[in-house]
Amino acid sequence: MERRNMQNKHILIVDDHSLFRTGLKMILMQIGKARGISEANSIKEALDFSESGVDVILLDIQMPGINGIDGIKPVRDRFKTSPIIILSASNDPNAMAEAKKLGASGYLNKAASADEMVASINRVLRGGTCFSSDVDKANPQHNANSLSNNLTPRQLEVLMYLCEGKPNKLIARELEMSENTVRVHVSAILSALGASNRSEAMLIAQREGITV
Amino acid sequence: MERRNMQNKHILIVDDHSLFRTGLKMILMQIGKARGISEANSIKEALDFSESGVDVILLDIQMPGINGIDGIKPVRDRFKTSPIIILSASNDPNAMAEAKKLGASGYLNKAASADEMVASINRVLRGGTCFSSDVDKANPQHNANSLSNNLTPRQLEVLMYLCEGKPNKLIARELEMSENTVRVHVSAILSALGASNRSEAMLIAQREGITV
DNA sequence: TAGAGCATAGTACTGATGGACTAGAGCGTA
DNA sequence: TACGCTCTAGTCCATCAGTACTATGCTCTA
Repeated sequence: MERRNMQNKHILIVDDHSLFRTGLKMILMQIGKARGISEANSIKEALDFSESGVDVILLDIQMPGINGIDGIKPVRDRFKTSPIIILSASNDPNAMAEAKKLGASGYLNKAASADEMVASINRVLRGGTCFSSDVDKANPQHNANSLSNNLTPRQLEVLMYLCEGKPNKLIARELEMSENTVRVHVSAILSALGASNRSEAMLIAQREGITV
Repeated sequence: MERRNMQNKHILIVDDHSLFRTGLKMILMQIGKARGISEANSIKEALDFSESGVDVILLDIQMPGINGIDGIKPVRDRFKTSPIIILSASNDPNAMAEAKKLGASGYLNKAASADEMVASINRVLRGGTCFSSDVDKANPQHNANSLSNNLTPRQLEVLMYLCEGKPNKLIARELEMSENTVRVHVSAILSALGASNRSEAMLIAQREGITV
């Protein structure tokens, strides 16, 4: 287990659950031997920290008031040089890809072990990244034959909007296609997910971590 | 801070997130001075432990494959004498009441602090309970003027089923009322939550922690 | 007792949703 | 090139969802 990298580093944990923050802090201090930990219970609070004092950021993307992945951008803008590792309860490959695109250095599932967490931070601190394949290794039971594999790219896009509670008409407008086409996609989504209506599809997507 | 009670006790943590389990374990061992910790990543795995070795159970009710609160029953049946404390990411008073009814000794929000966690376990080990008012104290920003206060008991019941993705017809059957009455309740729910359709209502209910 | 609030349930209507088709355009591959 | 897949878009139809009323019975309170 590589631990040297974290030893002189200061880590910022952004998560709305105090218990999780405290637990993670203890893991990072004791197993990872981090120099120091700062805690923020929201994106807003995270932005109050000075860039210079933070070496790496652990960012939960399931927090109230933030549309999942959207929380990355402001943090990325504020801490231009510090690598960001996304913490998520899901293994959605789309969210992962999105996180990567937005400049995150890693995407770690909360079901990962403490050792994996420490290893990932160290890898990122060495300038590496920690995505997909690593996450797959961490969670072989997920993702294997994920339902999201059954969905085409366009269907996933429609599913995103559907999961925001939007009606077909709005989805059509936002994706610039006819309402009919949206219907075709929604139908395909329902049958792919085994849902009998869009609300059930939302639930399944949430449960399977297809969308955040 | 009362800590004596936990010191000779063995605690079973049931949560699907390894990171959270490990963090909580460290909190309970170091701050709470617990004698020992067992971990289970599912209800199923929890049932493998022997009743005699477990003094208190911390049970996450947001785990895949289990319909929230329903996970309590099998654990309750298996560990007849050990108190159960529910861990939840939401402060839904209904879920809390339901948990109490199903025999849980406490309901703690994950946003609670480590000290509150330890104090709650000790209180429960002394034969007490830890519900609502304690949780409110732990999370004053929630619950204060919660949207769920705008909903009547019957509306909350309908909302529960609605949040499971069920159509009006099924809700009517399950709650033994006419489909028309369901519609009346759903309409009231939508306007109370400021939602424009049931999918949006689901999202708002989830976000506000009205249902689990 | 009168009124407020809730739960129930009905009618009537509009719009949204979902299924079952057909069909053409574009793209990559055997 | 031919096939398969995806995306697009259309029609038709049945059902579902949501709104706007009216109305009755119940309970609690002023």
